[in-house]
Amino acid sequence: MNDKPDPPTRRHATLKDVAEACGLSVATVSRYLNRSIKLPPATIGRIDAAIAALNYQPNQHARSLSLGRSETIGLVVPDISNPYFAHLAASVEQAASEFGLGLVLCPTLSRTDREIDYLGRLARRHVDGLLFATNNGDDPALGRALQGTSTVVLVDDDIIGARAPTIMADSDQGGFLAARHLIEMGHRRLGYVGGPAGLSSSRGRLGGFRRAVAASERPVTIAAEIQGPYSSEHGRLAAGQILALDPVPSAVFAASDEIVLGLLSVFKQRGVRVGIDISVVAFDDVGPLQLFDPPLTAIRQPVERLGRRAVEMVLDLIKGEMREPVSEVLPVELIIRESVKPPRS
Amino acid sequence: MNDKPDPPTRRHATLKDVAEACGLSVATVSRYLNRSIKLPPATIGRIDAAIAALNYQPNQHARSLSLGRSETIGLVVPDISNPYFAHLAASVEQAASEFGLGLVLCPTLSRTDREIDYLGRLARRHVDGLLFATNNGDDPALGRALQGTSTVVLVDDDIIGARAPTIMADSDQGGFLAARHLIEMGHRRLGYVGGPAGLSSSRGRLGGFRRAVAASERPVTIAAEIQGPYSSEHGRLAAGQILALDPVPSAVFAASDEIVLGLLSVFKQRGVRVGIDISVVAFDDVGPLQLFDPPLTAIRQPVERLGRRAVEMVLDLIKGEMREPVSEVLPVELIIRESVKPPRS
DNA sequence: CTGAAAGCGCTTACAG
DNA sequence: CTGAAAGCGCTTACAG
Repeated sequence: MNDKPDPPTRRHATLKDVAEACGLSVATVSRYLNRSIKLPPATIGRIDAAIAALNYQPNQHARSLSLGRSETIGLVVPDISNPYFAHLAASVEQAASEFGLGLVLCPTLSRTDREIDYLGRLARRHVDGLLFATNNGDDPALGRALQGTSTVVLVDDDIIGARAPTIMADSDQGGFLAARHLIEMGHRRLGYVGGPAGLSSSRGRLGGFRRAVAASERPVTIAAEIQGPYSSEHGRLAAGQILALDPVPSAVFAASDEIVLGLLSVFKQRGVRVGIDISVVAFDDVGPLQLFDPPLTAIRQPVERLGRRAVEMVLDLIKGEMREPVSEVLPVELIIRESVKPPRS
Repeated sequence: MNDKPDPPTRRHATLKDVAEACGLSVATVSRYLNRSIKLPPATIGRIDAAIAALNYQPNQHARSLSLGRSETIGLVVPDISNPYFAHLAASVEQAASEFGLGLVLCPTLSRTDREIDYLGRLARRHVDGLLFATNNGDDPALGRALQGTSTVVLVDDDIIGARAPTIMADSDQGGFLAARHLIEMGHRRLGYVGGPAGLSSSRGRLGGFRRAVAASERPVTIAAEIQGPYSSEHGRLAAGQILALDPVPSAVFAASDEIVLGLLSVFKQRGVRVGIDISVVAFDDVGPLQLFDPPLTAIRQPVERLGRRAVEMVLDLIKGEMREPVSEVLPVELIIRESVKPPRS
């Protein structure tokens, strides 16, 4: 009888332990685990028993080192506490886990240096691919850093100078639907509060907005086009400018949830009643906009589909199945609630 | 002259390449990179130049395998698209990156099997430690799975049967402050809509709530104690039950942001005016509660501090500096806005 | 101070 | 079909 206890310091069973326990070589066990081999049922039973008995867990680092890949992707986002990116992260995670991919989150605080750092992480093979959402798409340094990469897909916005596949919502159509809705409801003097002038998502929303105004049979004017960061602070500032206009526009479009939050907080504090004194259309529609005062009409981004499709695209890239970078655009939707009413007077 | 081009297939420079390029051994370069050596300035210059020229990036998998640790921690959460956990993730990420730790996100959809899976990831040394937030703390299987682990800190809620350090908000105090505020505002008939009966966070909130009621000099009754998941769906169901009461309580406390969202949507659709027909206090205060109709009075959780402290604790654990599992409680705060008014009549 | 060498735990081409 | 062995790219105790 062999009563020698296992050395108590051994923390984790290795493949070697499993192989010894069932009288096989590590090669065979490894092949079995990677399904690249057929074994008699009896052997399978022995291996499974040994794995269970030793509570064997493969060491991912060893595996990744040997394989040269990690079966993990990264999601680069400006700020995970922003509901839009939080929802994007949730949908990406869901899709990634269905494909057996791990996900690591890479929040950048919108700092280009951190964004470039994460590209380095890709180079270091920490991850096999990157889903890249940024608000710095107009920074040439970022575009340059993207040049050398091959498994990056751009999500939600473009980066100038980057030749990478992209997946985004139809910003142009979103801007168009927003303006058309406002015009149909009788508004003739509109305010536009958008994102950064250099961003393609922002340009798209403004372009669509103008397009609907130009297409209107009635004379419609855009009383203000205020661009800035996709932030509530920018929304607050813009609200002040909008309210200082004479006359004040009867309706405003805010190009993101964050912006509309800022807008609303100033309106509220100044006693400007949404839907009565001023109509509002928002963009994104990931927050609880239906619970606001009044429930907010908004252009909804297809966040779920965006995340899933991004994962599929990066997988194609990793597998080398995408020859030329493709660019996909997903439709948006106008959700009518109660923040747009015909103008007074 | 040596004009031989580099083999074009070589994808990444390794430590060996760097060492060769500057006429040193890999050992020396490695030591330099890990700051465990002092080198003459000239040598440092040579190494740095070679690293830059070759664009050398250390391979993390090799490093982790060799070191036996990954300098990465995991954050296990039920749902990253829930603003509470999204904010928690943001604060954890911030703190982790300050300590030079990577963060991987582990969303569980509240499924115990996935939670246990992530514990396995820890065992596989994929991460050095885990920050664990769960709504399944009453599941004995989870408690059992936690037994074998040594570098897990429980965040935001307890797990029965687990002997792990914990960091949470003061739920009891939160429930107490909520009820006391309601009582001070003149309410005598209260509704309580809480989380799962088995969870310590939930029990704490209810306990504090009852304690304030018991401490009241005036007779106060809790007309309903409705427990269920921390979800908006549960909030919607509970709203129906609350409104079916006769008489309807003049005020209700909702033990999470999600629950209050559900409550509000039913109130809105039934024409029950918050602050007029019924007063409301929420819990968490991470969403844009100040923009709701009316702005919501709430107990605010110290999410930032929670995240940071959790990271510090797991680091202590990893470094072996925590002998006995400690348990910390962070204070909450009552944020008075406009959803609590004296009862009518 | 510096380097040659072993070792971390896998995978897989190569040989029997 | 199966195994011995090389290799992935690091770190570090050990020797000079």
